[in-house]
Amino acid sequence: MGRPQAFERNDLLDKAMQVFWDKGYDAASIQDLVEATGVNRGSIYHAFGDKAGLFEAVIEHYLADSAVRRIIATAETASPRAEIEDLFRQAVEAGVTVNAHRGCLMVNSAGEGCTQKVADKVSLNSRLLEDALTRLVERGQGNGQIVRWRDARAMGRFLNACILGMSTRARMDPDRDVLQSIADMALSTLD
Amino acid sequence: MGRPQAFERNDLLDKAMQVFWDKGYDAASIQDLVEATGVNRGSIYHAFGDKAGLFEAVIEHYLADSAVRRIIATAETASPRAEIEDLFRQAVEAGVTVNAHRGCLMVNSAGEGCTQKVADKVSLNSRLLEDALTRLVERGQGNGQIVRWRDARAMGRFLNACILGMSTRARMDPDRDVLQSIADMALSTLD
DNA sequence: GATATTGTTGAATTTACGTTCAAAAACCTT
DNA sequence: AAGGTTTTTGAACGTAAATTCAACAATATC
Repeated sequence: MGRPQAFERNDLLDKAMQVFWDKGYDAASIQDLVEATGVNRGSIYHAFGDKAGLFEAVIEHYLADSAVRRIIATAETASPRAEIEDLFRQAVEAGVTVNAHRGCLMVNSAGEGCTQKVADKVSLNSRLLEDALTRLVERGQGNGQIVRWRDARAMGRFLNACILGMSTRARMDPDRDVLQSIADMALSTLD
Repeated sequence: MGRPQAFERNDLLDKAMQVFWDKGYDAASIQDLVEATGVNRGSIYHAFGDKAGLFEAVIEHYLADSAVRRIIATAETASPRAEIEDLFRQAVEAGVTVNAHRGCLMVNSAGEGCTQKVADKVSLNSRLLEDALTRLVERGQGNGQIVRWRDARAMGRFLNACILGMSTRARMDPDRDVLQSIADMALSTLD
């Protein structure tokens, strides 16, 4: 019972995400968020507590259907080589979409002046991605899709670092060919 | 003529750099900078115009004696393989120094809410590093230190991206072994 | 030593930000 | 329709931030 929410939570999170993504956590003001979402300040505070709470919800919303989450979820079942290659394809794609020059929200938030809770969440996710990549490499080595002589854990760390590097590089200069050649190079270590 | 400056410019920039590095541009307040440098607010404004001006000076100061600058300067003369390996050694070291969890000031500043002028400077430097790495690879391919079948430009881009990735990774979790294994992996593409 | 010039000082100004609040509104239950 | 509950609204609050300023101080020139 009680008065129903006038806004759709996912809509609000989508729009807030754009703001945080464009400006970063600190530089994004409540006023920016109010204008972008069309939701009253008070309502935002009522729903999310404070700015940090909203940001945490945004991060969660972002992760929910991210490529990273899919990788983590399917590490045991997907075709290893194809899955890794697809992740890099998506990293290239993410770098050159219309809203470029923004990198990956996760990577951007990794060290910025945001909540410890967010930093932990980002760290955790990065570790999970690394684990998933490691597992995929192991499985790929098992079925012959990936060269056997390299250490799987080292490969997982390396591939993760490449994704991070591509994201940062894309943020400075979102050029498809550049990102593609970096991805190809990283993937060539699988052979 | 006129009254001489009571502070040493380089001292101020060193101390201000620590603040920006720790907190990021937005979160670093003038008060923080005043306390860290011991220089009066008015004097700072007199010398640097505003916060953005100070930050630009800090970035310039940081770049002046950075490993990146050395690479750029010596790309034509240094031993290619050794120089590249040294850069990665330094990237590992930078990631795990006592003041860890801070990444690279350049990389951190790449997309944060700072001046366009700073963003451009960072972009330019990244491109110069990429060019220098590319040139080193070319020279290394020439003298047999680096495998010939890979494209030098692609290698330059790739190595640059690896450095960026290592910096970001170090910011989340400054672990020497992890960084070292990433560096080894990246360097193994030279063989 | 007077004057011009530049640097310093610490308080004052102004602006913008995150957050709160009391009143009103919309829904549910009985 | 009355009471209870949750959300909305728009203004207001308090604070912290960046920046400015007028008076004062230290040097160089003549």
